[in-house]
Amino acid sequence: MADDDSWDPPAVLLAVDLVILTLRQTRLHVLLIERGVAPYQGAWALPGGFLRHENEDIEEAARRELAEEAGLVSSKLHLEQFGLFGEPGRDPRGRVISVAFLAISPELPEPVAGTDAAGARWVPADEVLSSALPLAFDHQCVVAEGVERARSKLEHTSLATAFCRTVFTLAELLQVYEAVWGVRLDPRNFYRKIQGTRDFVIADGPSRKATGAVRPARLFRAGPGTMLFPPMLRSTSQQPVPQEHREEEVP
Amino acid sequence: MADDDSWDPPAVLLAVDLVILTLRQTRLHVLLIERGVAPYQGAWALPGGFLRHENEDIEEAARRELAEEAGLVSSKLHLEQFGLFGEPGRDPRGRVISVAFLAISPELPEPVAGTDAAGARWVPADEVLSSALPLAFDHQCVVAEGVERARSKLEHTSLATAFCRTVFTLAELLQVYEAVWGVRLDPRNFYRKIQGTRDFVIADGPSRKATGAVRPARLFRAGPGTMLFPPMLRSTSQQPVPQEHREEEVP
DNA sequence: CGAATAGTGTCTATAAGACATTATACT
DNA sequence: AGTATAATGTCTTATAGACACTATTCG
Repeated sequence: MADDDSWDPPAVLLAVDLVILTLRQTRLHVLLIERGVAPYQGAWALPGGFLRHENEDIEEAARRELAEEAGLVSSKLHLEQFGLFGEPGRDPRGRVISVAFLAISPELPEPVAGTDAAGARWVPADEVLSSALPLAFDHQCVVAEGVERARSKLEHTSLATAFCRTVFTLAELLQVYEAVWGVRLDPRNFYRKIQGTRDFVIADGPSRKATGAVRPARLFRAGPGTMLFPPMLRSTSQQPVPQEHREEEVP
Repeated sequence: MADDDSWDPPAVLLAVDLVILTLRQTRLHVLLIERGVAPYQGAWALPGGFLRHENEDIEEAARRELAEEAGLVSSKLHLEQFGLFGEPGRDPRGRVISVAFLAISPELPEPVAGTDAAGARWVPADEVLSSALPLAFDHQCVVAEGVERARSKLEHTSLATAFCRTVFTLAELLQVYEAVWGVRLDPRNFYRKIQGTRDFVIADGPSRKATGAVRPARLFRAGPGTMLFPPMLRSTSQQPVPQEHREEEVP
């Protein structure tokens, strides 16, 4: 903390940026807004915004923006601060310090563009990471750090269940890992690992969901445990996921 | 980022706080400053301060404060942003957002109190974590999060070498883990683990340092690797370090 | 019964935990 | 020689990786 009261420290503007991740068609997507106003008018950017008033709590501001810009009620949503972006030149409007939040969610409906936004849509995360879709400000970096944080947390926390609905199958949980990490995992070893980890998932009724001529999968819900030990490993011998084009979602 | 230009966002004050960790007498210490001015005059707090001018880079500000308040030239120092503390009521001077930095360093000399500081000293980290020494603002939380970050990074990065001087023995490296984690590790398994991890340490000449009637230890320096795989484990069966009172340092 | 996905079991390789022994330098 | 620390080796156990098989549902 500052020791000096006789001098006037410079003021800055405080903003929040939200990296909202979800799975759609087994691919990792991030929510983007098409900016309707300058600066970067017309460019795609993360949802977010300035602090509303001087006494607003930062996480509160993040949840407010989440509701305003993406129409998401964030009560049950995993929301976590993961970084700070405050380079002097990053925003032409002045010295803006941006707190980055990570939100993880099960599959969500198409977003609707809020005020000042020309559009809003889910974009596959790799389109952003590969620079195929350039973003406003330093938001590509923000997305990259957010995704990396999510990847890392998958290793030693039960975050993966936050991508799933309340009840889910182990195959769905497996898809979370494959989509976020971009690798193929052996389902058999995966099942063993999950069920051998105390409090990761708990069985929820015997079965349900017979969608065709297949055996229905057992259902689970998130268990009380939050830390995984030993952690899930992603650094050894998994196959990278083949870059076949998956079919676009039906409109 | 904000979408609204027609309205005036509130301004905040930006500060940096530094959690500077080092090892002294095989115990983890954190650098604290005795505040010489209000608020919290007379209380112990982390070194830190406000941004100097509107265009100062945040990490630059952290390095500047590190030099000003602790007399540390930070060129070669591991310095990492790890958190943000911005609750509305945390600073009586107004809405202050504080960026927390973690600095890791080999054993350092006694600090000298800078301007506006009544004192400066190394304090054992557990004295802070156990609330035996209350700190100003929310600095106890900041220390706790910083220490936890360091503990965590020890697991899967080669951060431990940042606590050591340029050349070090494996026994010294072991002490880093024991001090930061607060556990006892088996030296034999530790040696095996370290030497089996590619690029963690590299041998530096055969030997040296015969400090008595003992076999001198081989010397190493930090290797080029930064990530540890598999990670060092701290969650299984190590003994907690006995809470014997170690002798105070000679004055 | 065939198709398709769900779930279990087995073998092997790797790495961690526990512990005994040898090595080196000094007095 | 005695002492104190350095370093290596061995055995056991836990867990990951690879892979084959059985189970369940529905048409």
